[in-house]
Amino acid sequence: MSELRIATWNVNSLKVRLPHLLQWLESCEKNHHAIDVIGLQELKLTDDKFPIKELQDAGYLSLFMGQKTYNGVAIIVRKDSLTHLNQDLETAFLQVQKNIPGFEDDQQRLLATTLHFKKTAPLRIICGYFPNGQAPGTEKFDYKLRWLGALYQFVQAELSTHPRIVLLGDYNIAPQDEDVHDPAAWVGQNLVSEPERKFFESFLELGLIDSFRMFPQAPKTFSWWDYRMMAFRRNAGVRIDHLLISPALKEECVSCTVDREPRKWEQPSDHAPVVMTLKHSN
DNA sequence: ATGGCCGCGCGTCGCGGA
Repeated sequence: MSELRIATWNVNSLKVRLPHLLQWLESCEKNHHAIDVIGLQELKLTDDKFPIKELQDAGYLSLFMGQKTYNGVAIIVRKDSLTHLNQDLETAFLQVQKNIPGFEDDQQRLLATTLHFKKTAPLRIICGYFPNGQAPGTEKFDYKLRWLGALYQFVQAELSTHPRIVLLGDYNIAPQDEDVHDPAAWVGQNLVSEPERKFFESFLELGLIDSFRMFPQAPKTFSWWDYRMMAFRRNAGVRIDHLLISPALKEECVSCTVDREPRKWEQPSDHAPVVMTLKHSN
C-alpha cells in the first residue's frame, strides 16, 4: 500500500509566505506525510520572482503562472514522487493548460497538468484560483459567474479525456451552510449566494466528489478566517478551499483534512492548507 | 460592536481580498 498526498493552499503572496510553505512541506515530510503535489493560489508575484530554486532545493519542481500584485497559481510536485522519466522541469509537467481555453482573461487563475507518479496511474491536476466576486450584483460578481461557466465547460471536456482528475484550489464558494461559521449572517452574501452554490452543485452533477465530505469531519471545520475580528481565535471561518475528485479516484481516496497549524504561525496566510490522501493498492 | 487585517504598489492611501 502506498499513499499519495495532494494539497491546496492559498498562500496570499508567495514572496511573504515562502518560508511557511517550505516549513510546512518539511514538517509534513518529517512526519512521514510528505506532500506529493500542492496547488498554490494568490502568488502575487511575476514569473521572474518565482522561487524556483528554493523549491527545487526542497525537492520540488514548479509549474507556475504569475502576475503582478494579484492572482497567480502554481502546481508544485515532489521530484521523488514522479516516475524516473519525469524527474526534471522539462518532462515533469505534461499537457500543460494555462487559463481556461476559449475564455479571454488577463487574470492568471488556472493551471492544469498531467503528472506521472510512481505510486499511481497518471493524474490530471487542475488548480484554480476562483474569482472572489466581491458581492452579488457587482461587476466582479458577474465576472465570477462567467469564469465559473467557462470552467464548467472546460472540466466537462477534461472529464471526457482524463478520467483521473483532481480539481483543487480556492473556490471562493462555501458549498453548504455547515461550511459557514454563522450561516444566518451570511445568507445571500458573496461566497454562499445561490448562483455560486449552484455552480458548485453543477460540478458535483458532472460526477465530481467533494473529497472532504467523503469522511466524518469535526463540525465547524473551515479553511479561511478573516485577519480581522480575531476570526481565527473565534473560529469564525468558512470552508472555501476544496479538492474535488473524479469518480475514478473515489475508491482510492482515504482522507481529506484541513491543517490548521500554519494558520497559527507568525504572519500567516489567511487560508489553511487542505490535504487529501489517495491510497493505491499494489 | 458590522469595526478591528494584510499585501501590494511607486504607495505614504487606495484597492483587493473573502
